[in-house]
Amino acid sequence: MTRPKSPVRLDWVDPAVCSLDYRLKIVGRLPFFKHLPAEAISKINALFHDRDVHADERIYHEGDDAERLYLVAMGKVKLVRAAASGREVLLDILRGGEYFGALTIFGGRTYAETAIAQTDCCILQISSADFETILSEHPEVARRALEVVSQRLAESQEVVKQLSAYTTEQRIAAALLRLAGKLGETRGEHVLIQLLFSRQDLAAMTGATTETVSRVMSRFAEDKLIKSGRKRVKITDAKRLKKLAEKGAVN
Amino acid sequence: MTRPKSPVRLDWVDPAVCSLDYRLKIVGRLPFFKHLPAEAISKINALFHDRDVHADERIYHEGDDAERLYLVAMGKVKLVRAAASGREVLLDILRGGEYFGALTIFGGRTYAETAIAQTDCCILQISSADFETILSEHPEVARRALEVVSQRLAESQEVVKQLSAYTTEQRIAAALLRLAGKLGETRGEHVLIQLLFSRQDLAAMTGATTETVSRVMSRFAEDKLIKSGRKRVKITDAKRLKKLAEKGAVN
DNA sequence: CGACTTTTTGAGTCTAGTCAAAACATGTGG
DNA sequence: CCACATGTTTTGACTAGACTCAAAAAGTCG
Repeated sequence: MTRPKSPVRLDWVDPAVCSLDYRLKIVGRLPFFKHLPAEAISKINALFHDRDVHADERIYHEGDDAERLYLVAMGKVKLVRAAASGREVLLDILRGGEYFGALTIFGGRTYAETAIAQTDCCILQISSADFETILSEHPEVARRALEVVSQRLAESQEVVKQLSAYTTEQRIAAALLRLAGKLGETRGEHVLIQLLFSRQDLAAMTGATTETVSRVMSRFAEDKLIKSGRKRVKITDAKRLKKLAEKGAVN
Repeated sequence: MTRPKSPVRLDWVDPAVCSLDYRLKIVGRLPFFKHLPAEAISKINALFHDRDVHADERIYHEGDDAERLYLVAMGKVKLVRAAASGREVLLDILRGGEYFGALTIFGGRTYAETAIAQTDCCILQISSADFETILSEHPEVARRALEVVSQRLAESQEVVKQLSAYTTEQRIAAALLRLAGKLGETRGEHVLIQLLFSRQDLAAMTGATTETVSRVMSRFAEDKLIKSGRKRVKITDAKRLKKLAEKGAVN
């Protein structure tokens, strides 16, 4: 079994520090707001409250009244839905700058998913009412939000396609590539995924079991597509992995 | 085998007629615009072009340049994505009043899915540029759109959950209930789904094969949950079907 | 070093897929 | 109105991929 002797250093995990100055900077860089003048941003900034959450802490639970919109300032947040069977489905992993929570305010009145901190993180929260005020004062924000949500919808539909039409092996390969695209850090030829995530998490992303994920990943490692250890993965041959994800075979 | 002798009359299928007056009425009732004053609506109406499409005609193809936004005026439109394997995944079936096409303009520059007329229909189309004009002049429209897209995202995520965590039987039951909710017509105790759709379509919605769908539906019919014939389905016991969809068993 | 969690491996089972063919429905033109 | 051509649905036999349960192995941390 190919296993790296020296685990990749993981001290790059974002510290959950969120000073006031820093916050202003972060809000100003958010996709929703970055086009706005500095003055507007500082006014908007005042409407947000920051909050540190520890890894594994639950931010809100599906079914709770959807009263706030959240933005990830630092760290990673995962969105999950629980199935009746007890199985947990991992819908998305968000990094700094992404929103979650009550954009559904308008439509649904409760959260449709559960948000959990995947790492220690700092999040910004705002009441639905205050966010509506921002939308009224800065109509462009709604348009940016529209882009972001549309994008996310397209991604979700891609996952639907994957789950409907591809083998577990392909889905796992695709999930690794997706994570690498979003959270990957290039290291020479390789791409290290900057996130601590277990076989369990990957199983919840791909609709498979931990055992199957483990078996498939061992196979990937044998084929020199990835190197992996406890809670971390490095992609060593993205090209062939991609081919496998799409065509179902390495050749 | 329980099979209805007299197939349900299907002459209720919308005629693809779309007069000018009628169009104004339709545009004014669309979720995007219905809150606007009559004057604004008539101006907006002028920016749309109507187009009749026949059943099975392709409106646009995934990968084409995303240059237009569409609204369904009459009839039903289905959105599909093709997998590399040749398998086709049915993402959604849209009815009158729903949008499709380039809300993704901003993000992606090509359509992520293929749109096909499921029945004869009349659709309204507008260029991205013109729609942007509307957004600028009527900022509320962006907010309505935000609701609509968020809602659709939540639904897509629900499908992801289904595909990840439920059996084919449960997914088929859920798909039938979803269709009934959206396109169903109550007939006494029963709900008739007002749409011609094959086992094939249902398979493409649930990530199953036509054969499996057929077997499962035969079982449903035996258990007196549904009655079905060629391209049509009537739900005769929604309550038990729902229980089955959620818990995996009728009891 | 233990205690704990995560990952791996193994053996047996079952769900849903594949391939092939029959049954059925629907519409057409003779 | 019947016989045929076409598309849809059903059924059957077989297979394989992924799940389950159980237990061992490997990391991690105090």
